[in-house]
Amino acid sequence: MQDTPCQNCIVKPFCFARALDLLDYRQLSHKIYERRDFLMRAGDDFIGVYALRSGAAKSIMTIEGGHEQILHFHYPGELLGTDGLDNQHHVNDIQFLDTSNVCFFSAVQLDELLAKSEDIRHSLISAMSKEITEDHKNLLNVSQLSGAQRLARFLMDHSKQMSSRGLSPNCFDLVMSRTDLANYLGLAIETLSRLLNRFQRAGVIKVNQRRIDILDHKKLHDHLTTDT
Amino acid sequence: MQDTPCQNCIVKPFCFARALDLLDYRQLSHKIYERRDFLMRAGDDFIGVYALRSGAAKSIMTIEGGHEQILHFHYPGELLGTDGLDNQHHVNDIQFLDTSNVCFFSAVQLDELLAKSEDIRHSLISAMSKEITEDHKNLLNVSQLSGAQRLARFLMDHSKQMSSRGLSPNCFDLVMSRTDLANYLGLAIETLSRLLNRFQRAGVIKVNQRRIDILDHKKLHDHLTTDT
DNA sequence: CGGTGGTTTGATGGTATTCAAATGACGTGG
DNA sequence: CCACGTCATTTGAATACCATCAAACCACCG
Repeated sequence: MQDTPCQNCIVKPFCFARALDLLDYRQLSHKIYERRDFLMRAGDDFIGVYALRSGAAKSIMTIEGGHEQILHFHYPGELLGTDGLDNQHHVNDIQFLDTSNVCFFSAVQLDELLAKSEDIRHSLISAMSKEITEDHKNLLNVSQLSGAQRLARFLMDHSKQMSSRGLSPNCFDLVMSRTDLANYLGLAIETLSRLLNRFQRAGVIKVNQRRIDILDHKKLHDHLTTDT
Repeated sequence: MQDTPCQNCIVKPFCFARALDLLDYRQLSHKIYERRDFLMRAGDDFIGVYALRSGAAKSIMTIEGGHEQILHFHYPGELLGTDGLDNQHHVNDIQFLDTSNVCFFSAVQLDELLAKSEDIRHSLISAMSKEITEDHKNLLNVSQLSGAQRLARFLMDHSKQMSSRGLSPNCFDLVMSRTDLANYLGLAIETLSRLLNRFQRAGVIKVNQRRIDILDHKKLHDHLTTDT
């Protein structure tokens, strides 16, 4: 039986697995969410952070005027809810894209862990620093790259990420809708659709619904550097 | 004499002032930099973090292909160099826009502080969480707002920031060049120039070199919500 | 077998970029 | 103190890219 539910946790950028010998397992709460469920909404009180054990989610920022921006797609091993660490309120929505299993660490537990373990401190700080750098890369992409380049970069990054999760880097199903991906890339859905089509006709990828086959990594990389 | 050099430090989002009773003042090193000097370059080893006491700086990310993106303009009270906390190397350049005074905390000192003080832990984590949220807002701006809206938002934010630093919110000198500002906003310099001109003709602001007078805050806000 | 939501395709227009040249600010040396 | 050179900024005209609007198409589900 699974008294140590985190032992299957995929340790990627951040995982509290190392913390387990500092905490009573039974204090940890786990929960299953379904597609379209929200883990939290902007404005909610911050009560702790969450590790995504399985499934997928997206985080969304909204501003006055109805503009929404998808900030991240989250995959197993990632830490969710850190946006509430600033002033005890969450600023983004987090919504699941698939059935997901999530592990909760209360603010109190987190504080204890941070006090006790230098490893945990470094893990959290390192994870946040890494997120900042990734956000900066995203900004640069959206700000300076053409639509085709943004898509190429997304596909390359995603391919690499799939392989680091032990999955095929050449053939995968996207968890997000076209609308979500377009929003994330800062494009209109129609533009994204046209770009996917263009890449397909160029023999770079094969598209079938949410299934993507990457046929030519070199061509994909060329799209990033030379545009078109 | 100034044996406690941080006592004038403007405590804004983050300041180590509270740490001073945990550290020997004389361990802290201070340094003056001139305009155009670099605090660090991408790839440099991470040796510690810096508090900006006076002056101004910009941080810049570069990717293969020569694309550069200004990520932040930094003002007194801010913590610099946290991009190196992830894997012991800096990923961005930080360059001064003006003569600046900087206070250095070595990685060892920082670790000590984090171990000793819950306040410091929360300050750092909170500051990083806040930066993430601000980066997200920037992404949303660049991704979804028109050029005019981006400029309007920048001017409003800057005005507010000036006032929170105890300076006039209606009349200020920008520390950065047009080129820098355009890059930051994700626009061509020509476009930025035209937008400034347009705002001026609309009676929203008065522009003279780097001096900006905000004549009509309401109109400025309207530009943000209704575009044009 | 309709219906619905999501996706694709087509035609058009607007916004911002690009290229080019003019203008202006500023610092240096004569 | 002014002339000159350099760099930054502005202005103009043409173009490209992407968004928008509109309609068709398709997968999925009851």
